[in-house]
Amino acid sequence: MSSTSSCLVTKLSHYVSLSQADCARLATLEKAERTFDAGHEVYQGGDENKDLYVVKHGWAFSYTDLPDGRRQIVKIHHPGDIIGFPDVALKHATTTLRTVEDVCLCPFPKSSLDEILRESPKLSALLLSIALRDQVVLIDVLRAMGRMSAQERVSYMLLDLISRLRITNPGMTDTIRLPMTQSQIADYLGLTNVYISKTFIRMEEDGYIHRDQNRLQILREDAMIELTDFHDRYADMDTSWFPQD
Amino acid sequence: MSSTSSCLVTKLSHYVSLSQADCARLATLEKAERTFDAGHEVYQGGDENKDLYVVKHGWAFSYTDLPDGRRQIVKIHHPGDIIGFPDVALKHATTTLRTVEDVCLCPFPKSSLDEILRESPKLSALLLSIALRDQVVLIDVLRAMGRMSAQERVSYMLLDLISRLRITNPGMTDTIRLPMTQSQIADYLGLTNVYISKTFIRMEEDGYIHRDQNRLQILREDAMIELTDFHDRYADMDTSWFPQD
DNA sequence: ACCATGCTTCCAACTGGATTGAATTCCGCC
DNA sequence: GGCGGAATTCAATCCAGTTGGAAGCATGGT
Repeated sequence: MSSTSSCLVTKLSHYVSLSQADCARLATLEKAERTFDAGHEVYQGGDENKDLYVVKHGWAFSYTDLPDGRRQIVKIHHPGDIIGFPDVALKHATTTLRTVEDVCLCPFPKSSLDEILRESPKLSALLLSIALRDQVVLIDVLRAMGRMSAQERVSYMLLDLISRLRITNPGMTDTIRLPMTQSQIADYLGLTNVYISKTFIRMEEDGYIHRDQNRLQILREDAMIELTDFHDRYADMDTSWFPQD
Repeated sequence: MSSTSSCLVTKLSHYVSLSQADCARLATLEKAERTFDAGHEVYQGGDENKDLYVVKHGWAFSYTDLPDGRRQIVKIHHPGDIIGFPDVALKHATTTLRTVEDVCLCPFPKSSLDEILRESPKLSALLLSIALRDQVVLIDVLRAMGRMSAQERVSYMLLDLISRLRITNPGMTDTIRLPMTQSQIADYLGLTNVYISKTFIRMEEDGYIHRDQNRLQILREDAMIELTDFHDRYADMDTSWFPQD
């Protein structure tokens, strides 16, 4: 991540070559920046949502609570991600945003999208594609939650994480830093912290993974792909139908 | 549904007033039409996806299977819906489409989107908003699957269905036609047909619903909204930031 | 060095929903 | 009106994951 090219540009130009003008348009989105401590709540579900955020560094996640306290983490955000995109369709934020660790975010007003849609059909197509691709990913998560066992869900989550991280870090091997607590993982996968613990231990015994501090090594990626019928939705998008500039 | 205004136009102009030109653009999407028998498989996951479909009448659903046969229904389609939208981002269809009953669909090539993005910023914004709104809905489903009991999930599903149907049928009261089998409902909610049966019976005993043939009356909508902390994502979209024509 | 705090692991009892198979009802169709 | 296949219901049993509590481990702050 050099200082001249932002995470966002890195991520987006992975899919399609962007004109100078489009790069400039994106760069303005990352002008401002704010930092937050670990565990900080950036905004709450129900707040009026005027801003989107680009993640510069650090992990964060969006979640919703049921009135009785049950919690569902809905999306884990990494550097280069756009946070709050789905809420653009509505007047109020539907989820709460919390940082996992110390984080740097670049807020930009949702009205910036207006300009993009008016001036750059190509960037519009890319934004639309990303929104649609994220739907496919949510559908994959849904499938995992609806029909998979605990071990399958954990495997799916790890495969998904590593696929996403590989886009912005092409040098990545089989080891990821996993700064989330087991309770957070449980809230993401619809399980309990106790059972996540048990499942991790079993997977380590069975040689699927190896853990050391908060680093996690995936030892049998192929077996896990087979187990979960995993498809990488990040590597290949179809940009063939995009309007040319 | 008069012959001059399509379901799609009805649905979309619920959110924003469309110019003549935009209406015409949408109308061309519904030029062709094909009918399918109940239970027919229209396309399969993995197929190359060149077409999208607008539903003219009848219900259908999209689903994925795991290799061992477990099934997850991912989305239920009603008249006016655009089918296959998420797959636009990818080269191949990620789900299989099956009809619930006799259905009439209007196929149109995904390259039609190119024209919309180039020529109508407003329609582009609307398509983007719908994609994003659908993400929010998927997130709601995810929350239900991850953290809700069987009865809560069934309640959520019924509330979601009736909210969606009310958009195109403003005259709707508290009774809906539910042509899906209990096995299909189970595959949608991540449960089993047996437990769906039991849950329906309990909910009828407890006075939440009343069933008669395949018609279902919602007796205590408020209680069910409270139970599931339900939010209608269909009634209010934020169109304030849209580009004007 | 010490405590405070938050995370992970362990244990044992419990339960919501799964599973299986058989019985029944429903419904379209000849 | 009666037949056949699908959908639903019923009953018995089982199990993956929950619950709550307590014990171990890190980590950092003072």
